[in-house]
This record gives sequence, C-alpha cells and structure tokens, in this order.
Amino acid sequence: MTADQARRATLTLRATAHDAVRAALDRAVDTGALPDMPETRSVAIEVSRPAKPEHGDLASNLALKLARPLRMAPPAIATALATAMAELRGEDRGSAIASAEAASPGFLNLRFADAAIEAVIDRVRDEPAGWGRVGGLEAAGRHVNVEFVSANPTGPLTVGNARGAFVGDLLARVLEAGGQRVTREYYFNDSGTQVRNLGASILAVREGRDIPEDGYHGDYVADLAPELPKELATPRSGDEAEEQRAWAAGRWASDRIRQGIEASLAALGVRFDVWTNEGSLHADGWVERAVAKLREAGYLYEQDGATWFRSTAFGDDKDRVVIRSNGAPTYFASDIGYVIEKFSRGFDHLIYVWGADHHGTVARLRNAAEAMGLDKSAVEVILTGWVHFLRNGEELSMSKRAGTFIALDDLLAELGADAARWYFASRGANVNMDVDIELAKRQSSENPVYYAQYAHARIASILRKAVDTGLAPATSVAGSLAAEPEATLARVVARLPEVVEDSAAAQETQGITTYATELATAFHAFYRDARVVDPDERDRSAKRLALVDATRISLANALALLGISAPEAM
RNA sequence: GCCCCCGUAGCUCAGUGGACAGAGCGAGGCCGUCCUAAGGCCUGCGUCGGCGGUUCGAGUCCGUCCGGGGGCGCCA
Repeated sequence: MTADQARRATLTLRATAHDAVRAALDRAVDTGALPDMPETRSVAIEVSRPAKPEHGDLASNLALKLARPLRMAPPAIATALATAMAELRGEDRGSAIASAEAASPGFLNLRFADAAIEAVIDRVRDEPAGWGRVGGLEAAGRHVNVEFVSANPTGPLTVGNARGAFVGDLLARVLEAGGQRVTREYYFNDSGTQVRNLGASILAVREGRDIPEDGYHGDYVADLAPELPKELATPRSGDEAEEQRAWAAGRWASDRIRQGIEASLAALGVRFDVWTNEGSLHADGWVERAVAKLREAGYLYEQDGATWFRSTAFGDDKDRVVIRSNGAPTYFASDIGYVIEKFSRGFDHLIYVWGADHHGTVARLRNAAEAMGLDKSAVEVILTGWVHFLRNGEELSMSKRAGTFIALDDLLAELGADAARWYFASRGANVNMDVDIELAKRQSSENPVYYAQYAHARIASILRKAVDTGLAPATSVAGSLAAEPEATLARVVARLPEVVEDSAAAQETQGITTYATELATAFHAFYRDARVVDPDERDRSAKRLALVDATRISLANALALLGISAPEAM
C-alpha cells in the first residue's frame, strides 16, 4: 500500500471524492480548459448524495456555482471537469472514482470504483470497533462539557425530564463519535429553600400532621418518611431547633432522592462524570470571583439597593440582578460563577441542554461570559422542545409539588429504554411533541427500532447458520461488489462515517436513526434476493458472509452510538 | 406589546440552497418446500401554513401575515 493509498483508507469515500473534484478543477485551470480566476481557486467544493441512484454515488454542483463568476454555461464547465477527471484517472490507475459525467443542468456525477467500496467493506471487518468514528471535523479534539438534566433533588425524575436526559446523552455520544472529548455534568441544588420545604413535608408525614402548603405531596414523601433516621425523627424544643431539623431532614431526603435519580438515569443508560452542587460554587468562591470580574470590567452597577449586570450592553432587552437588595446572590450569579468554574477545568466548549422555558436566560448567560472576557461562542445552549404528555387524549398535569407527575421509571418500564431512546433520537431536539402514554405503549411494539434490531438479529442468525454449515466469511470481498444485490448493500454500509460526521457537525442524531433504517431496509432487500449460506457456492457464500458481517457491524455501531442494544436473536 | 421555537402525507416525524418532496404508522391487496414473516412487494396519500422577495435554482435563505407553543421576577 502506498502512502497515498494509506491516507485514502483513513478518509471517507466522500472526502476522497471531494479531493478528486478539487484535483480536477485545478487541472482544468492548469490546462486552460477553465479560466484562472480568483473564484476558481477559492470556491468551496461540495459533494452530496443524489436523490436518485442513477445519478451516481455522489454529485458535485461545482459547475452550477462557477457559472456566474466564470461567465460560462454550467454544462460546459461540468464537461471540462469531467474531462479533467478522466485525464487524472488515466494517470492514477488506483483512483477511487470510476467515472465522472456531466449531467444537466450542470451536475458532475461521480461513481466509485468497485475496488474502493470493497476496500471500505474489508476495513469495516478489520477494525470493527473504530468503524463509524470520525476525526476529521473542525471540532475534533476539543474538550466539551455537556450539562444536562440538572433537576434539583426534591423528587424523582419525571417524564418531563426524559427529553433532556436523552437529548443530552445522545448529544454527548455523537460528539464523542466525532472525535471530541466529552464530560457529562449534572448540576443540582440541595441547599435552597425547597430542600427545607421537602424536609418539613417529611417530618409532617412522619408525625401525622398535614403537609404544609408549600410542601411536597408525592408518594415518595410518604415512602421516605418511615426511613428517616432516629435523630431527625425526634422533635426538638424551640422554633429554631425545629427549623434546623427541617433543614437536616431535607438534606437527608435530598441525598436519598439524588441517589434515586442517579439510578433512574443509569436505567436509561445515562451516566454522568461530574455532579456539581450549586452550594459548592459559593463555598469555593467561584460566584465571588465571577462578580469581581464583572465589576472590574465595568459591567456592574448599584440600583435600588441591588447589584445589576449591564446585560443590555450586549443586546439583552434588560439588565439583570446579580446580588439582591437583601445581599443574597441570584441564581444568575451562581450561573456565571459556574461558567468560570467550568472553564477553569480546561474545557474548550460548554454546552447546556435546557428546556425551552429557559430560553429567556440564554442571552444573559452568554453576555456575562463575554463581559468576563470569555469567548461567547464557546458557551452554547441547546433548548429542548416541549413534550406534552397525554393519557388517552387528556393532558397530564405534571406538578412535582402536588405529586401528580409520572415518574420516569414508570414510563421506561412501559416503553423500554431502546424504544424510548429511538423515539427521542429520531426527532430534532427543539421540536415540540405530544406523547400520548397509552398510544406510545401500544405503538412501542411497532417502534422502528425493532426493524433495525431485527435486521441485526437476522444477520446474527445467518452467521450462526454459516458456522453450522462449515462456511466462514472471506477475508476480503474483493471482486464481489460489481454485481447486484451486493453493490447496493455495500454502498449503504460504507456510508456510516459520513452520517456520523454530519451528525456530529450538526449536533443531531436524527440522521443516525434514518441511516439505521435505510441500512436495515437495504439488508432485508439483500436477504430477499441473495442466498447467503449456500454449500454449493462456497466462494460466493464466503464473500456474501463477509459483506453481511460488515452490515452487522455497521448496524451495531450505529445503534451503539444511540445507546441502543443490537440483539443476537429476537 | 417584545423575544424565542415550531407549522411538510390521515397520524408521528425526516429532509447539508440543487435534478420528479421522503420514512414509519394507519388503509387496501399480494408473497410460505428456502439463512428469523418483528420480513418482502404493490396501491392510494401532499396548495411543504399564506403572500411577497433574493437566487440559474427555495420545503430549505430574507421580509411580512396567519396558526400552535414557550418566555418576558431582586423565583429556580
């Protein structure tokens, strides 16, 4: 393998095509087929997958883009590019591009050489673990902090927390696949007034009194009360001592609930690297430091006894209070302390996954980062759309305080983690959606996730059958991809890295579910048309087994990227 | 009133400015000696919310209007 071929092996087929089009453009200019103008040298090369297979594996719109600056008709440019590419191919017998054709109204349609596809399929099986991971992104190598869920530990997670949990986890996974280092972080507050109220509610249940009006009424309060440690269960004399007891009971309950939250998330396949407590940001001086930074930069002022941040200097519609007139810092003060605390840990980029109801706080956070001399573009907020939960068409109230919520654990038990993951992964993070629990339960058995998983199980079955028959996959599929149905399936398998690259760049996962469905469809069609295990055709069987095994790896890796299992049997 | 998100098939949703707009579900029909029928094939399904604009080209970008949702606190 030459150095050039080795380099190609690490590129996606799309990147190879991109380079080939660039080379063809340079040659066309060098030979005088196209005029040498600034636009010819600076134009961005784009290749994309045509909607119709007969238009080739990839197409470039370069001729259409150059038509105006070069004052030439698009087909003439496309023809010049096709000619240049044919000349280059004549010099490089190993070219990955088998043909380049000009097509109206000015596309350059490219088709890959069978050998190039075959090399990719062999590589999938040589390095299955790395298949689908990419490193060619602009953002590759950066260290990202993704903070999500961040519900306060005053009650179990509800279905309302599901969106953030899945969106954040899926985002982290797709960024990792794109070559970025990711830290998953959970931010919570176990020292606010709500914790005292939680404690008072537990004491009330324990002592047979009515739960206070601003207390918590969920079943979990009643469940926790009997387990309250003895020293907290004993009433104390004096209002102040009782107040301290409520706080202590709240902290105890809060810790128990936090452990429950961690377990719920683990059941979803969501784990966190760092749990940060709001209180620690104050205790460790981060809030103080952030406020000092803003003051030094001249963005703080006093009014009505409070300290304000001049957010309007950065385009916000109003200034924001940082320190209340009673001397207590606001939640916003904690937020900006948290920003500098996060950057102090060496992150290049911060991503917050927040519900849409927090959109009003985005501008002030990013403005404050800028005011403190940080790079505003390194502080990013992803807002998740609203999930409206219904049961048999009726809206469900979701009050944690009133205890009328549906626990995330219950929903999961009904739907299953794989179906729930697919459901959220296949939709954009910011779209609103209605989820009817009863409908979702009924539809969970028809969830498209099973379609993809079934394809994987079918392949596993074929591979088992092969072992029983004494057949083994070939080391290489070389020479077998010229014909159908192999050609079509192999091309879908080969696309995974491009899908991952696009998904990581867009910070989305819908493309991956779409891909998994397409790959499963391509496999099912292949299964219909091609007998894989056939003792009378041992050589062909071996190559088909190799292709089918590569399909299995691609499918399993796409599912793994979404945290979804790939069963051996269904 | 101001700000943000959304509006694509009966339903749920995909759709990096490109070649006649796609999947799943739902509806109707067909496929069984054969590696898993949780499968395959066929049929029907659309003013891409409306109207302007930019562009060689707009579901995609801009403006405006109409729907739906959310936010506008010295709460978190």
